[in-house]
This record gives sequence, C-alpha cells and structure tokens, in this order.
Amino acid sequence: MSASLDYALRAMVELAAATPAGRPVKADEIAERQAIPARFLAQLLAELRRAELVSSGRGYAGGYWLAVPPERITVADIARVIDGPLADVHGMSPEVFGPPGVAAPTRELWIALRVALRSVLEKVTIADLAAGRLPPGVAALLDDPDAWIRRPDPLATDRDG
Amino acid sequence: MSASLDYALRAMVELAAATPAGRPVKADEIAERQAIPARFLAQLLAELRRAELVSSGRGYAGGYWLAVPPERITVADIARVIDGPLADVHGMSPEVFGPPGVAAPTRELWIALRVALRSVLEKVTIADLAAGRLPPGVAALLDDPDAWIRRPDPLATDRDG
DNA sequence: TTTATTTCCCAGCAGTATGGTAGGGAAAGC
DNA sequence: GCTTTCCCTACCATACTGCTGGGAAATAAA
Repeated sequence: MSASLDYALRAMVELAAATPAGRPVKADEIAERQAIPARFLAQLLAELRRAELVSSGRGYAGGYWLAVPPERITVADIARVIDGPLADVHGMSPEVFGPPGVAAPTRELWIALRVALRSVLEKVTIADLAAGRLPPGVAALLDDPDAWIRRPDPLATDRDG
Repeated sequence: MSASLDYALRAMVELAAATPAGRPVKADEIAERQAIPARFLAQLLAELRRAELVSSGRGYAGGYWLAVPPERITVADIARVIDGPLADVHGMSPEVFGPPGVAAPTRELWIALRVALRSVLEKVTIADLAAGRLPPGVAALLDDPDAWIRRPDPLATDRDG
C-alpha cells in the first residue's frame, strides 16, 4: 500500500484517539507525533475533508476532527479516498474486465482477490485501531506464526540489486 | 494490480494450456491471442525466464514453455517476479515497519492484509486457471453475490472527474 | 482593529514507475 | 545463407509519488 495511505490512516487514528473526543487537532501536532512531513499531511487531510470523513476549522483554536464517529469509518473508506478503487486491473473494475480465450478465468481470480481485500479493509475501523485491537475475524489471521515471516524474494532481478 | 501482472499471468495461462503439454509457444502467438503488445510481452517473458518460471528456445521451432509444472506455479510467484513484494509499506515489509505512538496497531493491520492477499494469491495455481477453476477455498469467496458488485466511489475528487 | 495563528488552495518539482517502442544482435533450424 | 525466433539495452511519453512554497482567508486573542 502507498505511503500516502499509511500517513492518512495514522492521522485518522490520531484524530480518533484525541481527548476529549472531537477536539480539534492541529495538523502540525499530528505531523510531529507521527513523523509525517507537515505540508504533505495537510494535503492528505484536505482530501479527507473533501470526502467528508473529517471536518476542519481555521484560526486560533482550529484543527481537524472526525466528521463521522470512528466506529463508522473503515480503513477501506480511507483507502478509496486516498488511493482510489481497491482492486482495479487496467484501470477498470474486475467484473468489467474480460480477459480473452483461455485466460478468461483470471477474471474470477481478481474478483476473489477483491473480496479478500475487503474482508480486512472493510472490517477494521478507526475506532478499532485507536483502541489498539482488531476485530476478531481479522485478528484471527495473525494467529498463524507464518503470518509474521516474509517470503524470500523469488530471484534477485534488476529490481533490487 | 498492475497491467504487467495481468499480461504475465495471462501469458502463463496460455503456456499451461498449450497442447501438447510443454510445446514451445511463440511470444507473438501469445500476444495475438491475448491482445498484448508483442514487444512488451517479450520483456515480461524475459523476466519470467530469469526467475526460472519459464524456459525458452530460439529459432524455427522456438518459443516459451513452463519450466515448472503448472500445479507448482502460483499467482503469487508471478506477482513477486513482476511487481515485487506483495504488501510493502514505505518500501519495507510490514513486520519491519513500526508506526509511532497511538498508530502502532496499524502494523498488525498490514500484516493481516498480507495474510489475506496470500490466502488468494498463493493458493491459486496456473494449472487451476488453465483448467478454468479455482481451488475450493478461493471459489467460496465468489458465492456471496456482494463479491460481484463494485463499491461506489466515495466522492468524486480530482482523481476521476 | 491589529496581530498571531491556523487552515485552505494551488502551483510546481525532482525522482521514479508505468506502459510501451525501437534497434541491433545472437542462436537455432531449414 | 537465410529465415525465424529470442535476447538485450536503450529510449520515450505520461503519470504518479512524495514533498515544498507562496500566498489568501478565517478565526480568535490582544
């Protein structure tokens, strides 16, 4: 996932964790606490505001706050605002895309992949993250110790030396 | 997912579906049947060859064929060769990345997301796709009719008119 | 009413990735 | 020797990524 999405997500968690709830939090405050470039974060927050996930006020007591209760904002909502659709192929959604001939079943593959993505991103809310937990169905994915080890790179091509 | 991955995957399915099994298939033949730009496909096939997923031979009866039985090549293998690691954040794998402060639990989120991706991409083989089926666990994801409908775009920003 | 603070908006910008094209070899077979 | 086919490197246009800068507008304290 993109760096922008990571930044935006962490900023939203900061807003959800602010006390008292709904208090305006300054962009610079988030930027410092999360080690995010300040001006860049402001752009991301502006996108989130246009998508009506956060509200903002200027001036002395200004800042950003959640426009919606954190239990109702999922990671997928943020991802769609920042990165666009979850699982596009050739810039179209997978059910529109029709691969020719013998490769036709790859279409079902992309649909299934989108379901898998949704099963995580649409289940986890900002409130979950701010509370330091994941919903049971998602947390169960972490029980397998294999989840925590990365796969070896298949073969060092030109990509990474 | 990227256009390159889609092209490479479809090319691999063509190779797996070639009869008799193991017959060399010319790049131009694949390109025409799958409507892929020919010279671009050749580059992708070269990457797959360097990763030792396919073999090649030149000359009159030349072409490409699978270097490994199709049951042992998963979509994840191809994705890692063409697009690099499945779920990097800030160019590092999610278990290495440590978000600060209250956003620390986002790390577990990315790990869970990687598990979800693997649960599809590492389970589906080229042989499955060439046979026009998906393994049971993945095919089950398609039973929900919700899988086939796309989510509305959250709000039309500058991104897509 | 001035002034400090803070968001808002837009423009630009270097670096890199993406998707694709082109040219000139080099090996295998006829 | 000639065709066919893969091999390699470079190139190109566009777009995206991550980030910086210059204001202008709103809010509230002084």
